[in-house]
Amino acid sequence: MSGAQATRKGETPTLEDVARLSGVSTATVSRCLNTPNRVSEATRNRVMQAVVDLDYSPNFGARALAAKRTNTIGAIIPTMENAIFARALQAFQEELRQNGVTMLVASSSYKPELEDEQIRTLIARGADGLLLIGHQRDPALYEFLEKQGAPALVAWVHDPSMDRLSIGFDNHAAMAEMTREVLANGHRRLAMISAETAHNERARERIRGARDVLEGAGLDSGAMPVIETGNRIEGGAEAFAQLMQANPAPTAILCGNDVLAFGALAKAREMGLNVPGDVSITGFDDLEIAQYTFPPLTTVRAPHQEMGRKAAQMLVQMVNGAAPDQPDPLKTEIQIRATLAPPRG
Amino acid sequence: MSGAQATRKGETPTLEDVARLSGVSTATVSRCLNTPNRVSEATRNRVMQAVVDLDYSPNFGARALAAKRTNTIGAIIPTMENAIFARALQAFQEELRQNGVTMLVASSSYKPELEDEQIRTLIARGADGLLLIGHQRDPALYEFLEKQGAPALVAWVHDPSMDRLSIGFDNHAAMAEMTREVLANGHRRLAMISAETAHNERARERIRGARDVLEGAGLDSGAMPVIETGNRIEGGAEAFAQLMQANPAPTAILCGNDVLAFGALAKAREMGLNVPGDVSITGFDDLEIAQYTFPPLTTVRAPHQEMGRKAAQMLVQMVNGAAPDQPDPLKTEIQIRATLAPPRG
DNA sequence: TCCTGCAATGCAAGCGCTTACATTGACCCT
DNA sequence: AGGGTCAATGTAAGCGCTTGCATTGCAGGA
Repeated sequence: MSGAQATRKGETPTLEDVARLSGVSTATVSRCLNTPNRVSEATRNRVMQAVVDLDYSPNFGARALAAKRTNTIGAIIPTMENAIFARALQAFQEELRQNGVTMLVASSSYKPELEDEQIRTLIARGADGLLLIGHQRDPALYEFLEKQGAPALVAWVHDPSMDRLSIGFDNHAAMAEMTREVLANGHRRLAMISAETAHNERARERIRGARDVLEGAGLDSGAMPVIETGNRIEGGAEAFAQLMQANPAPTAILCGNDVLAFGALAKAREMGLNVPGDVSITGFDDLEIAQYTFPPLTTVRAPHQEMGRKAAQMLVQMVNGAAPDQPDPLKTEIQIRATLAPPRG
Repeated sequence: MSGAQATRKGETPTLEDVARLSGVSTATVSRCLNTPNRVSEATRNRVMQAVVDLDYSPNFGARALAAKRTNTIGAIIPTMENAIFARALQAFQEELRQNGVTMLVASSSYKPELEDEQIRTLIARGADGLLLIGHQRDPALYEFLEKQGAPALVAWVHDPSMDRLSIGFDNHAAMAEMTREVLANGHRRLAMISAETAHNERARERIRGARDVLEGAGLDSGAMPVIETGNRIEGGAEAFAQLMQANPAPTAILCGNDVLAFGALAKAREMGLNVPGDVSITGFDDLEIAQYTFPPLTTVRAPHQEMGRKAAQMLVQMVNGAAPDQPDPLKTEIQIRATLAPPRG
């Protein structure tokens, strides 16, 4: 407080330096930065010039401490490694950015304990709110978030029976629709490759969607084998090989997502099986790649980007104290391409 | 400061609450949390119990303000949408986490202005250090970072001629090696599909690597057509179609990355061209998918995960004031699979 | 016994910002 | 001219934590 010089050399400038250089109080500088319209234009210009001259950038910690918010929102996704979440995350990030908020990301590798830790870490790091995938987690976590006053939004699901806010689509209905399509093609021996269901309600819902349709059609849903595997191409490939060993082999394989379907497709080719001639394969997600496989993949289009964008908008409202309405479920749509056709004979 | 109660209801507990409950000063509580071995065991236990009882979690802003560091590191990547960066990012995040630091992510969509903004934003958000992709950017940004005292590490490149610290591989050498391999197969009419080079030295280096080898072999490198396109499967597909219109058509297409190669492969099939019979195709990156294309893609394996992990380690050292040595370039390795074979005839 | 050294702890000064409240003064009415 | 209004600005009190320095008390040495 002693020096009269504009800026102490070698240290990053503070609000006070800007104030001194532009001849106003720190309060005015702060207002220029946060509520510019509460400052006269002349003053504002002078201050902004000083900001530029000093290359001033506000201290985050001080700001967070004083304002009690960080303009930061966290997202915890199962993995960054495949495009399933990446696409939504990218949209989420872009939308947040437009609203002046920064994204903190962590991935849980589908492990609940890790997710637990990540949630606490992100909150401790000052996230104003959190984006989570799926409802299912220890209730203590929700209590923790509530206690911290950090709003959380759940994505990737739409389940009207939960009262927690969520943005997503109806996994059950989407897979049911695809299953109906498969049955309409005349298939009766189905099998399914699913992501691991242990902590993953989306995967479970998709399986349930398929089963419900089979039963509705008078088929024995218990007769549909389901193999669970990690969300990797290789997992899909191995599961496919295993499923096709059955005798009689299934004529159609429903995959819980495109990554798995891609593996199945590759394996079919390797096994010399023609798709869809010998066996039909369907996916879920409609990643960019789905149109470029051979043959192009029949799949369910999931509105990832819309979901990411909408999630950002809702979360921004939520951290601002608003309570958005529970949105309508996002629409999924079957993309008919070439891996689904009536069974031979 | 007036209340004598242990905690004011409904508000998140502070260090002071913990201190009061455990009968010590705030300084001691702080030490328990940050330098536990400077506190006697009895005291520490008592304090820790209070922390648990109150479910205390330190205020991030206050901590950052007082300690002048956030234990947060930012990463700015061109895009999250494809697996190229996702894989490295995932490894980066995991390694950071092990070191108790959190990751802030932003993506620039390959746009320098956006990247500029993101860099400033992340720094303003308190990132202690930054991971950047490639050296090329406005020098003013480097000055800015220096002034802010925020170390930056550049990844995805290894260029001994730059003195800035970087962790990566030699893009030029890697593509040169692949090109040699292609020539060794007997190809003489090559073409290339590249990512956009405007702000992307990696892409330029890869092109240069190919050209240098052609010239070294006495071929006219100017005769190798190069099409630049966005990093999307579709871009690769379109570029391929265009390249194959030449007469005579190239017998081998080098792709700047696997995403592009995947598009080329799909297009070849669509055009009824046999790979590698009619035309050879090579990729770069060795994404998981490369082994599952048909035929499996011959590509350059880039050590993404190792790079991400190493980057995290170096950056942690850097924000701790250490100056790690410029590491050796990471090794790339050609993965010979099935899309490269001698040309017909 | 007195002194020294050291481990354990407390005291209190910030860290850089936001914001409630106070102050100033220009402008417009009556 | 006096008074009221309101926009613009200043004053200063924190926000919750870390940390340099001061204090305390006990063990061990002379």
